Amino acid sequence: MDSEKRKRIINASLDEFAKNSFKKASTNNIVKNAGISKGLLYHYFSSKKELYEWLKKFVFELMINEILEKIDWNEADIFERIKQIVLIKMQVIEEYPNLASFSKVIYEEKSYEEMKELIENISPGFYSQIYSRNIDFGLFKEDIDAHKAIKIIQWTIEKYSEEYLNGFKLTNENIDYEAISKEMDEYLIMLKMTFYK
Amino acid sequence: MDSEKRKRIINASLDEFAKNSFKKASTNNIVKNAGISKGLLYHYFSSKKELYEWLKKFVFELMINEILEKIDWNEADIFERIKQIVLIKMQVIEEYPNLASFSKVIYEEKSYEEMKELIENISPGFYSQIYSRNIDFGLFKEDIDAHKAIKIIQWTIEKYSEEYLNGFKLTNENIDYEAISKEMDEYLIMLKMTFYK
DNA sequence: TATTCCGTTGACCACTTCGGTCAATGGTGA
DNA sequence: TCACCATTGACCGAAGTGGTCAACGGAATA
Repeated sequence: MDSEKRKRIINASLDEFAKNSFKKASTNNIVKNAGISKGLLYHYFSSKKELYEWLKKFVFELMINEILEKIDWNEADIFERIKQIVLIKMQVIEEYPNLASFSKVIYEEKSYEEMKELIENISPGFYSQIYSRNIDFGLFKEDIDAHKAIKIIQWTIEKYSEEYLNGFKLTNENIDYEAISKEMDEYLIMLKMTFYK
Repeated sequence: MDSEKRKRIINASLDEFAKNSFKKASTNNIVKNAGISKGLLYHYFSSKKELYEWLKKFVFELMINEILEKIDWNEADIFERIKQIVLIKMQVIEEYPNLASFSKVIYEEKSYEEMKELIENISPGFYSQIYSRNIDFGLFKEDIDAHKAIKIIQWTIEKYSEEYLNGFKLTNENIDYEAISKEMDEYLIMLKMTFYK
C-alpha cells in the first residue's frame, strides 16, 4: 500500500485515539481526516479494536527500534546519552506528530509494571541497556546519589523538550535540532557542574 | 445546596470533561457518576456549555485563591517557595482528584498568552508575585543564570510530584505530605549545592 | 389537617452519530 | 476480454445525545 497514504491513516488514527477514549473515538473521523473511504479502512482492519491494537504495537515497536538503532553506544556520558534519546524521540514525533499524545493515553491506561513488561517483551533488557550500557558512572562525584541525579537530568531534558514541542505544534516550521541541542546544553552544563567531579 | 452533593457534581463533571472533548462529554455520564438525576443538573445549569464555563471559572479561582491564601510570603528561599506552591496544588487535587487532568485539557485548548491573560484577570500580577515577591535572589551564585536555575527547580519538583500523584491515583490512601516533603528535599539539596553560594 | 412550596426525579423526545456492510466502480495486467 | 483487487460511499439498525416537563414527596406554613 502507498506509504504516504499509510502515514495519513496512522496519523489520523493516532490523533483520534489521543483525543478520545477508545469507545468514543470515531472511525468516521479517522477516514475523513485520512482522506480515505470507510470501506478502505475496514478492508485493512476488521474492526476498530483491531486498528487500535495494531496502532499500539506499531507505536511501541517504532519508538524502541528507532532508539536502539540510532543511539551511539560509545557515548559514556549519561548526560549525552539521555539527550540523544530525547532527540531521537523528537525525530519520530516530527514524522508522526500525534504519537506523543497517543502514547500518553496508553501510559495512563496501563500500570507502570504492565508498561515495563510490554516493552521488555518487544526488546528484552531495553531500559537497563539504554540507561547504563557503556555508561561511565565514575564521572559522578562520590557523594552524589547517581540514581537521583539521573532523574533530575531526565526531568530537565524532558520538560525542556515538552516546552519546545508545545511551541512547535503552533508553528509549521521544522524542528531546529541544532538550536535545541545548544539550549539544552546550557541547562546541562549547570547540572554537570554539580553532579560530576 | 448540600455541599457534599455539590462536590460530587463538580468531580463528576471534571472527570467527564477531562476524558472527553466538550462536544463528546456526556451529561448522562455526569449525572450517573454524580448520583443525581438529569433534571437536577439542568435545574442548576441551563445547558452543558454553561456548566463547562462555570467549571473553568471555578477551577481557576479555586487554585489561585488557595495559593495566594496559603503561601508563606516571608519565605525568601525560592526553593521553598516553589515547593510550597506544589504542595498547595496537591492539597487541592486531593479534594478534587480530576482537577489536574481537567486543567491540562484547558491548557491545551488555549495559547500561553490567553492563559496568562485569563489568570491576570482573576488576580493581577499573580505570576510575578508568587515567583519573586520577597524572594532573595542574592542567594544564587553570581555566575548562575537564576532564570534557568528556577526552571530546573520547578521542573524537578513538578516531575517528582507528578510521579507521586500517578502512584497515588491507584491506591486510595491519603497523600503523605511529610514523606513527599522529605524526599523532595533530597533532590533540592543536590540542586542547592550548585546554585546557591 | 390542608395547602403551598421547591428540590428532585426519570421517562421521554427528536435528532445525531455510531461501527460495520456490501454492491458497485475503475484501473491494471494477463 | 477477463480476472483481480483496491477503493468508494450510501446505507443499516442500534445506541446515545442534550434538553424538557409532568409528577412526586417531604418539610414548612397556615
